[in-house]
Amino acid sequence: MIKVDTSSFVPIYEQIKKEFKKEIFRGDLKPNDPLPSIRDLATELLINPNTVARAYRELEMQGFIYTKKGKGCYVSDDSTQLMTEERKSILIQSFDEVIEEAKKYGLDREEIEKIFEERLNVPLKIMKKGE
Amino acid sequence: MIKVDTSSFVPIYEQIKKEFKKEIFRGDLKPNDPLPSIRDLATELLINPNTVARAYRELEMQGFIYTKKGKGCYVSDDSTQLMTEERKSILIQSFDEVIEEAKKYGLDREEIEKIFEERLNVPLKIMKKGE
DNA sequence: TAAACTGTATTAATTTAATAGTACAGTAAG
DNA sequence: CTTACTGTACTATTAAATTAATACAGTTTA
Repeated sequence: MIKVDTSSFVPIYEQIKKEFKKEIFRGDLKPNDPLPSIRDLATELLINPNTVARAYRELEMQGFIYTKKGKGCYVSDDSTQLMTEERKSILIQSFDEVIEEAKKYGLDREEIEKIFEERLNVPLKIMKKGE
Repeated sequence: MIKVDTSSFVPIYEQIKKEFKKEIFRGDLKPNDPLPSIRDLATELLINPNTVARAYRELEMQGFIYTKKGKGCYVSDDSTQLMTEERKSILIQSFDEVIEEAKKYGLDREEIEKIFEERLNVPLKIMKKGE
């Protein structure tokens, strides 16, 4: 289930794009699976349909989904391949950012490893299917 | 040297605040050290003085710096203590976010460790429970 | 005192994300 | 055909970050 954080600096449409890319990569969304309708998702997230429409429009421009006018939006056939290429760069960038941040705070490699292992061993929020 | 990313979704004044907090924690800025003048920093970063002024204003409200009108802004005496309290929560949050993101992409614990080591560019011996 | 710095304050304009409302066109089922 | 869905398009508006241009007050130095 898609979630957005309205208090984040990251625009909602960007959060929606990212959430669907994750679902596609995980396989929760497979090629030709339908996405929730723009109006349904907007209602569910308590946001404006225009915001969802923008996310879908940009996902289509990037090739992850395709649209059947009057029917809905669907995961494209080559979405998985696109994700394989994109995932690594996304994750690498995220990891690099946090490592860079830790270094800027004056931590050395060992301290960074220590805090990372510490956080990795903390059970995060358990996400169940369909949540 | 302070850097900002104008293409980031994070507001510039927030980036400036974070950069100075890092410098304070690292010790590059010590209590009673002067910060660059609002106009100087704005010129250097090619941004508006108002944006720098907002960052300084909020840093002062948080107690990290103090202001001498007509003279400049300076690192406060208890800034280091404030940072010690704040640093850990900031870093923990960053690490938790990237770990959660990786999990959402379907990576398990070992895969996350692998990519983290790779980015940290340091061989890391993985100790498993009971080993 | 005058000049050149400091931070502060204020008002206006711009940009972008997001909301709100409406209308239009394609699809499917009654 | 009618109804109820789909996505699309467009205009207007709000909110927030940012820019821009002043003006004011305190400090320092020549």
